[in-house]
This record gives sequence, structure tokens and C-alpha cells, in this order.
Amino acid sequence: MSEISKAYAPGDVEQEWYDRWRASGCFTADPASTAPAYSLVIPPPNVTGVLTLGHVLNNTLQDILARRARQTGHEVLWLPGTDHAGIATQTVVERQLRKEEKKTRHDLGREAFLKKVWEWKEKHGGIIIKQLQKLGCSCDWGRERFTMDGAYARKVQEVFIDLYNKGLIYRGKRMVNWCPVSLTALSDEEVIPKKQKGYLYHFKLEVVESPGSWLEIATTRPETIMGDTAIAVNPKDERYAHLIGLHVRRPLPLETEVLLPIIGDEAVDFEFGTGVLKVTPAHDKADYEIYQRHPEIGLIDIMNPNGSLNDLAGEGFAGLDRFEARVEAIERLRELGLLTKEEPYENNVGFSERADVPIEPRLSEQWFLKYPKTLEARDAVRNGLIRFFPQRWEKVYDHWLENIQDWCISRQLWWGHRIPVWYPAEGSDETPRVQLESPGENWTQDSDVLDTWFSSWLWAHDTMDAATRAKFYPTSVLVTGPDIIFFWVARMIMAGLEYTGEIPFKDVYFTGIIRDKSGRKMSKSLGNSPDPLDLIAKYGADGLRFGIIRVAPQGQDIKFDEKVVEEGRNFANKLWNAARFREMQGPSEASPDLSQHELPDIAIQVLAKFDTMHTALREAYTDYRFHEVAGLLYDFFWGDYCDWFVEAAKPILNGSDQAARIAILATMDSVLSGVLRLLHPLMPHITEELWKRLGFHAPVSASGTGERAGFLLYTQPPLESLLAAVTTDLVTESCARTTALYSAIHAARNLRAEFKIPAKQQVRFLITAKVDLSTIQQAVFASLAKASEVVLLAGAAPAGTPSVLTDIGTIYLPLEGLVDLEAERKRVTAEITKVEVEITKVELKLNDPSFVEKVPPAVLEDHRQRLRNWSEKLETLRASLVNLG
RNA sequence: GGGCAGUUAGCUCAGCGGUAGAGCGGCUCGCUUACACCGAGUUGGUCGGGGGUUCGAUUCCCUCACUGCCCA
Repeated sequence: MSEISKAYAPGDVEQEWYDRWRASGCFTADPASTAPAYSLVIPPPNVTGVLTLGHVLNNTLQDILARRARQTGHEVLWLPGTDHAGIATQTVVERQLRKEEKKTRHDLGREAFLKKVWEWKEKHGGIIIKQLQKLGCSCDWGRERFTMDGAYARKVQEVFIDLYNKGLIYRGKRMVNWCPVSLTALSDEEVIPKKQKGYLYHFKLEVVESPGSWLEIATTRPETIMGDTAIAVNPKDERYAHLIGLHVRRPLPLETEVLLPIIGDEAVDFEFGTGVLKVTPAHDKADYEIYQRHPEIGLIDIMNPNGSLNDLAGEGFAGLDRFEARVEAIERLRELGLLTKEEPYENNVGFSERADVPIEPRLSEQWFLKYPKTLEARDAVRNGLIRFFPQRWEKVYDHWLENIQDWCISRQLWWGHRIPVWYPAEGSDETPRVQLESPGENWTQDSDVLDTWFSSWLWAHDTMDAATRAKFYPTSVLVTGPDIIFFWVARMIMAGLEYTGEIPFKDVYFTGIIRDKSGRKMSKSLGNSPDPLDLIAKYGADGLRFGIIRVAPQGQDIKFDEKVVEEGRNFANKLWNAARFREMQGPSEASPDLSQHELPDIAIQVLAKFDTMHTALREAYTDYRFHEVAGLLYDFFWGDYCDWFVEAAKPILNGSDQAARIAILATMDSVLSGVLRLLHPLMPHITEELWKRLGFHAPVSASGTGERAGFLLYTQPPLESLLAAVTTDLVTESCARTTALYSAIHAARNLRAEFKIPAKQQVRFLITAKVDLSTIQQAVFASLAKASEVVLLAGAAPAGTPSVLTDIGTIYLPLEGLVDLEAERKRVTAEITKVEVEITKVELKLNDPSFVEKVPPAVLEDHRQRLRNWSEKLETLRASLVNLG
């Protein structure tokens, strides 16, 4: 066995194991396997994407589930891939084209441009995949999919055709969310409302039929005045109702004189502004609805697709950007003497998710989908067929489905799945056709492509071939962020129900969102998003994984601090060194038969702690409490095993009792082997490495013979209690004895510190024991309390000796004249006061008749015991105070 | 405007009806042959405010305040 270095260096270890797993086909799912299936599909990251901490969290969780499932005997499929991210990818390539060739996509033409995008994808599109591999993700890479793959893309178009034939897809001229930068329509879900500080502009208009009476109007968008076709008031509003039917003169553009009718519409809010609304049907969703109720007012579109104003906006406005036009409009109103007030105002403005500019409501011809299977999708979650973790997202999901709007699925882009609709040549009698292939010459295909989500909603099933689907669909669980609950989760449920007749997954786990130290969302522009690859280089993938999981409680957002990764790295190092320590004691075995040994109390205690931890861990897995899994392993291993058991074991390992020594080593092997197996899903590389280094890789069960058998990755966690061979009575007693011993050691160390005994200095302890102390227990006490000698006394120690009452008896620290009696009296007196307070608290409860009557017997007994303990302690303290004179 | 989270030690967060916990930080010791990416000890909290239910509330209910997110 090679010697183990002092500090764990993850770099090479992680790469080597990852390569070895892949080379041995450990991640490859076998549809022919008879083992129960466990499957998940990756939420496909954007091909233009690079790994973020959000991906780290999300994919580590999936990897944990996948690896845990393999260890517990499942045939696992974790299917990876990326999506083509229509807008994002097209934007990236267009930018590159502009920079390198000073061309636009129109200069190249559709076909040549798409060729460029594919070239870009082949060259740069795999970055995030490589990064996921660095993280240790055990995806079945042979099944990697892309939403533009031939077969998948064909399926997307077939679905369009099918839904069209079912009458669910239609084309229509509607108000849509228009992105003036990407020059495409967006779905409602792609619009992010942001609070914006601006102004509410008030201006007044004279009523034509009633000179001298003015109407004051409040608006945040004076630049759209040229598109106004009416003024609306609420017919129930007594201030204005009598004006309905009259007119005002529209102030802009100056050169065109237009009279706007004053109309009545119930939708007008009395409270907002002045209660008088300018109606701009072509540039506001609510106004468009008013127009639909009052079509006689007409509509005027004054904007170009890029957000600048067109000729209809009139002289001085045409050609201006919408925000320049706003300034200009205010100026004109001021000049006309119509502007009455500029009031600071904060409102919500919809921003384009991708381009991060305010969207423009715009009337245009688009394709829409009436969602299929909405009722079934709702019921699936309502009835618990699909479970959400945390459960509260069910309400959000339900609410969205209840108020669902048709989905605008067309995008004015080139990169994506082109809409399979064909139009006949102009002048032809033919009607458009919806089909995959061109009907022939002179037919032109719809120039739009489909929303990227219209392809990814098929991800759960159309990424699989027939055999794979037969074995692995529906998938077991989906791990994703709550921010795409509508974009993806809900739609995937509908698609699954529509096209497979089944739910696509049984559980959905929603992760938290990773924020920076001060709670801000991570973003490129803020520069507050650390590169996970840097973190991996610095702390190892295992350290990063463990650190993040340990601070990621279910469904809570995470404030990220590099410190947590450092802690993960430290834990890896602790594990490494604990294994190193074991190695120094001689050969180890993976599954020692503990029934062959007479186990010392401390061994039984640590094994019992392991069993308790293991039980809690199994429970934590059942409802996806990963941070608890990490916490349980961390606390057990660092605290119970390293700090206490290993330290307590040292005198035995160095002692002459060979039977005890061997029993301790067997205990260490059991615990280490158990911990490595349980920790593997969280920290795959280091555990696999140590598994091998400790020689545990010899078959654990006789059955394993395949290629996978030698790997920890395919090794079952302990199937039964490590203490199966020990009677429960003995376990209880051993644990009680050990707990008493350890707390006595703690008290003794505390006593040393109180009297400022240097850590290095060995001292004599006297113990008036109230229990039998075995040789081993005495040795452990001496070793951990750094005692030169432990003397068991029959009676009390000499007057003036500092002491402490513990569960094993009174411990004295004889200091022969070194004790400052006054200081010691002070210490004891302070202690007495504390104990008296505790006694008062317990007595208060016990003296309350209703407490004694109503409380459960166990609690009552607990309190009585507490009183006995404190009283005993008080007596001892009082005695020692007397003792001090 | 509606909904959902959150408010616990200096910081990040667990706990959620019966003596307030962890990690980090602070302080005091210690490079003791697994580990200084460490060990020992210690400090530190009227569990956001106010009501209520209960023998008992950080934990359940109501209400208010602030913070964040989602949907209008």
C-alpha cells in the first residue's frame, strides 16, 4: 500500500476516478437490467451557458440521488443534454458576426447564418458539459441529447402539427410582449416585471364641446400620445360621466388635428392618477382590451419593431427611440402649456428576460397554443400523483394553471425549430398547409421558429428511445429551480400526459436560489458570481459539493460564502487523515465480523451512534432533506468518531490488551467502511479513493462479480445495524457508561482550564467514583484528560482541593498549595448561584399542581430526575465550599 | 392589490410544545507521531413587536412591523 500524504490533494484523484468510472461504464444505463429502475433527466442547460453555482447545487443533488440509487441496487439512468436557447444563442452568434465580419444575419441569409450557429455550437457548445464532468456528475454521457438533434427536432415539429390538427394551435393578431432588441415576441413567462423609478406626467386637454372645461390625464408614457384614439373614464365616476360622448383635441403630433372621443369603460380605475385614461390600443394591453369593446375608436401603431417611432408619430418624432421620444413629448406638452405636473412614480415595467430591456406591448401576428391536458395536469399534483418538495410550490403551480393563458409559441428568430407551416405562392387558391415537408415548389415556409420551451417540454420522454423509455419512463424525480416551474415543469407535465398518457416524473424537488453574501441574486453584471471551476481548483469538487449541500436546506435560498466550500474541503481532509490514521495501525478489512470480538464500551457506543445516524440519514433521504444527510455525516464523523472515539481509542491501540486492540480496529473498519459508503453520493471521488487505499475494494458481498462490483459506486450501504450481534441491554449500558465517562472527561478538562494548567502539563486526578471504573475507562480518562495518574479514592479529598461532580463521581484536581483559595471560593460560589437558579426553575414547575396533574408521566419523571441531579450537585458544591474554609 | 417565504449568538443558518443548537468569527491555551485544512477550553441569545391557546410556547393561533420572492 502506498503511503498516504498528510494533506488531501483532490486534483489528480478526482480526474483519475472520473475517468475510471467512465471507462468502466459505471454511468451507462442498461435498459435490459432486471434491477428496479431509477431515472432522472437533467434540466438541460443552455448551450451558450457556463457552469454557475446554481448548476453546481442542482446537479450535485441529482448526482447524489443517482449515486445513492446505484448503491441501493437500482439500475440508474441520468440523462444529460443541453437546449438550443433560441434567443441567447442567436444573439451570441450575431454579436460575433458583427464583431468579426461587420455583418448582420441578414447579410448572410438564413441558411448561411444557421450554418454559422451550428459551427459555433460544435466549437463552444460543450463547455458546460465538460464542467459538469469536473463536478463529478454521473450522467450517462452516451445518451447526451440536444434539443436540435435531428430526431428530437422532428418530434417537436410533429407535435406542432398534431396540436394544430387537434385545433389547439391557431394563428392570430394579438397584443404580445415584444422585445425591441431581440426583435421577437416573447411569452408572458419571459417577461420579468421590475420596479422602475419614473414620473407620472399630468397634462390637460380642453373639452371641445365645452370650452373652458378641462380634463386632466395622468400617464407614464407620454410618448404614445400620438397613438391615442380615445379618452376613457369610468361611467360610474360622477366627476366625468357627463362628459362621455364629447371630445378632446389630441395634442400630438402637432401637424395633425384629431378629435378623440371620450368613452366610458368600466375598466378605468377611479383611483389611478386623475381617473382619466388615455387609450392607446396599439401599445398597451389593457387599452387594447378597451378597443375590443369599443372598436369604433380604431387603433394607430406608431412604433417600429426596434422600438423607434414611425412616420405616424409625426414630424419631430418619427425615427426617435421610444425613450428619446418621451423626453421630446414632455417638452412639447410643456411648450403647449398643457403639462401640469410631473410626479415621481414607481411602477412595474416588464423587461425582456434575455435582452434585459423594457418590453413593448405590440400588436402582431403570432402562433398561439391552447394548452392541452390542463385539468389532468392540475389533478396530477392535487391528488399527489406528482409530489412537490417543498410542498408549498403546489399552490403556485395550481394557481398558474387556474389562470392559464394561451401560450405565444412563435418567435421571430432563425435559430430554432422552424414552424412547419407552408404558404402557397401569392395569388394561388390553395390554403396554407401544416406538415413536415414542403408541399412543393412555390410554397414558402413560415419564417418563424418555435419558443425554445416548446421543444424542452418534450424532454422527459422524447430524449429516450423505445427500449430506454420502456425501462426508465416515467422518471423518478425531477430536480430543478422554482423559477422555471411554469416555463418547464408545468408544461412538461402537460406534454407527458398528452403524449405518453403518463406523468413524466413522480417527484419534483425544487432547489433554493443561490445568492451572494448580502442576499443579492448572482449575476454577471454585478460580478458577484464566483466561477465554480476556480472553486473546484482550489478546494476540490468534493469540497465544493459537500460545502454547498451542507448549507442548502430544502427550498430555502442560500447565501453563498466561499467559507462553506472551505469547510467542505476541510471535511475531506479530516476524512483523509482519519483514514490515514487507520492505515498506520495495520491492514484493514471492509466488513469485519464484529460478533467475533468482545467490544469495549467506547466501541459499542460509536457503533450505536453510527446506527442512529444511519437511521436518521435514511429518513432524510425519503423526503429529500439533503442538507440533513450532510449534517448527520459531518457531525457523526467529526464529533462522535474523530473527536471522541479515535481519541479514546488511542490508549487502547497503544496498550497491551491485544483482544481490545483488535476489537477497536474492527470497530474502526466497520465505521470507516460504513461512512465511506454513505458519504459516497456526496463526495464521490475521495470516498472511492479511500475505499481503495484502505483495501476495502475487495468484494463486500459474495454476489458482486460484474465490472461494476469493485467500485464503491456500486457498493451497498450497511444493510443491518452494525450492532446486530450485541444485545440491546448491553448497548444501552455501554452507551450510558461511555456518555458518563466522556462528560467526566469534559468536566476534568474544564477544571484544568479553570486553574490555567498548560495543555501540555500532565496532572494527577483523584476520583471518588460512584460507579465501577474499568481499567480501560481509567486509561481513556487519563489519556483524554492528560492525567499523569488517576487515583481512585474511598472518601473525600483533602480540604481545599478543587473538584467537580460528574456522572462517574467527584473528580478532584490536587494542586498542593497552588490554589488561590479565595479564587476557588469565588468560582464555587458562582457555580452555586447558577445551580440554585436551575433548582428554582424546576421546583417552580414541580410545585405547580396543574403541571403535576397534566404533564405526561415521562416528562414529570424527567423533571424530578433533573431536580435530584441539581440538588446533588448543590450539596457537593456546598461541601466543597465548607472544605475551602 | 393577492399569495408565499423569512425575521433565533457578531455572521450564515438548524431546531419547531417540555433544561436554546451547529459552523464560522471572537477570546485563552497548544505545532501532543491522523489532521494547524488541527486539537482543548471558553465567550456569546428577554428565539422581530404585541396579543391569545396551554400546566408550559422559539415551537401552535391571531395581529403588526420589516426583508425577499411570485402573481396581478
